[in-house]
Amino acid sequence: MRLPTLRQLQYFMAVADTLSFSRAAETCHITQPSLSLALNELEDLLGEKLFHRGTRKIELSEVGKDLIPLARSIIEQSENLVRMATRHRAPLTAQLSLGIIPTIAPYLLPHLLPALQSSYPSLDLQLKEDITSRQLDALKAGQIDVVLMALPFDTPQMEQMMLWKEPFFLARTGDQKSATAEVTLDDLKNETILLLDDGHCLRDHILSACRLAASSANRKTLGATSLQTLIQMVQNGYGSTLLPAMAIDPHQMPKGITIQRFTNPQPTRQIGLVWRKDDPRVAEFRLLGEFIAKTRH
Amino acid sequence: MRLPTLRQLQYFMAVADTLSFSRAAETCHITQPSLSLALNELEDLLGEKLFHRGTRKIELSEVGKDLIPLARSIIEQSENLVRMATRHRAPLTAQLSLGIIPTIAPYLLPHLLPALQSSYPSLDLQLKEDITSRQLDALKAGQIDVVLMALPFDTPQMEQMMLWKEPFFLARTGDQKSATAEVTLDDLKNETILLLDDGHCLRDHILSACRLAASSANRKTLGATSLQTLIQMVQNGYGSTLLPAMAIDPHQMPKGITIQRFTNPQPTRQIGLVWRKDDPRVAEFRLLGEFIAKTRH
DNA sequence: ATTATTTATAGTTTTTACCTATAAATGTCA
DNA sequence: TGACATTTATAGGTAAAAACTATAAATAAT
Repeated sequence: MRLPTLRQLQYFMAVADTLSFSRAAETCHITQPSLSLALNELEDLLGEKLFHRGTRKIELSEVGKDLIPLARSIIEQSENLVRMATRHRAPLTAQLSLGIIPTIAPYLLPHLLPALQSSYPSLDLQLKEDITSRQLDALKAGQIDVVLMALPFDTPQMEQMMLWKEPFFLARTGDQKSATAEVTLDDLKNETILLLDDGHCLRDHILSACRLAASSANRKTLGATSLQTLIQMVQNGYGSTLLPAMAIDPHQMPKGITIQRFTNPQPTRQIGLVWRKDDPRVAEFRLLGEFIAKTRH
Repeated sequence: MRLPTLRQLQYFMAVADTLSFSRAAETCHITQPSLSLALNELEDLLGEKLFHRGTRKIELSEVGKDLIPLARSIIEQSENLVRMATRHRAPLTAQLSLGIIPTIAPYLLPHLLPALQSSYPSLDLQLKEDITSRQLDALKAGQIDVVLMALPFDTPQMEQMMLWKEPFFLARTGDQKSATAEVTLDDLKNETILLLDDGHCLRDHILSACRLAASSANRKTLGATSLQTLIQMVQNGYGSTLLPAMAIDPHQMPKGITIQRFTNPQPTRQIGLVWRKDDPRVAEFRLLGEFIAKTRH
């Protein structure tokens, strides 16, 4: 039996996704005529049209709708076959692309990268810093392999590995008076709480950890996309904020800021590693997770 | 991510099956150097050797063993994708290859083929007559689509459709004395029962239907591979045999043979259609089954 | 009618896949 | 041990497939 090529199936998927030959050709890095020809060949092979072509709009035929899920699954499994081949090598010695969210990256990477480099010198790590939702999109599309992010977060078709839990601290304007000063969640009612831009999960985690309404009067969303900026806003008296433990360096506390511990139950966020459920490199990912947890300081 | 081609996976499977590059090349209808190159490319892509090559013997590497099942499944699913495309067409209008066992074919086909031709004129039917075990091998290998055979029979990974049950009759030497003469299974103890060659399921079905031991003294296995030959043996006085109902034409009874009905419970065999569980054309196969059952006379 | 947008077709070039011929490796047998 | 048989690897050439550029054709929007 004559089989289609995987490339044809990829083109088929791309057109189904974009509903346009030209745009599909772009995402496949070929020209539109090439893609047109390839798809015609596939349709000839199957003996059925996969798309109804109007000059200005394309839509999936019945047969096309029927075949798309299987085509997807065949491509995914082929990708997994390639990934599987690395499974018998020593773990963490090949390519690996890791996504990290911006509220973790600057605090963890300075410790993590040298440690990884010395323990796994032949690991070829590719880093990508972005907000959680875009990391998960990239993960699903197979553009990255694992994401280091804050949980809980709904991650369909992904496997989560919880690494550790870390408390939030309250950061207020003013110099540190007493290292032992504690504060309760109720005290926040009288504070202006500064938050990161929408899209940053830290924002949501702080809101839910403190049971604050997203629209309550005493919180301010900033254009700030980094915690560093946020801290400077606090220093300059614009309000207070909650900082995750890893963002606080006890040896180098910034001037003009008071850090206060919360009384129990402390608000916390969890740090975890996430990967595709069907990725065959689970063992390698777990090892990475353990390594990150071990070397986080 | 760079993917292997389906062709490379097929070559990989062929070598894993034959454990020889040369023989694999033959089954793939290419030359050995081409296959060698293709496999080297695949190994380069995966970054792992799939086989340990001695000059005189080849064996799967650990990675190879690991990847073979997935490679198989990817190829199978690709085949199913092609089959699936026919599902939206009018059923029984495309190619279909049907296996039939020798104890059914000559009695059923004369009725079936003209009927199929007139009801489904554009059906392109490919027939293959062979014994059950080889039909099932061909079915599993995807060389044929459905098999019309006698049940019960263990058919792993296949779906069975029971069509009808038919009784066996006793065929004895001598002219027909009375059309209503009946016989019991116990009467067989005094008969020499002639059987078809080993491999024919009719043989096993008769033995089990009559609860005869395969090695009992009063049965004879003949080199005969067709029921016609067997009937002639009976005519010439070599013994008796059991004939399935479809082998008996009441209008044209051969000379020198007595056909006798068994008393209840009659020994019977079942006729059924069998196909691969994962074949997407179930609906089409069921339709064919119903058609065969309807037009069996 | 003119323009812009999109897919299809034609002709050319590049890449891939395959073939033949032959080398290299090694087990077999005189 | 040396000649032979068997099997995979390599080299070089050829044919087929897949890509590109240029352009046509169709039609929706202006």
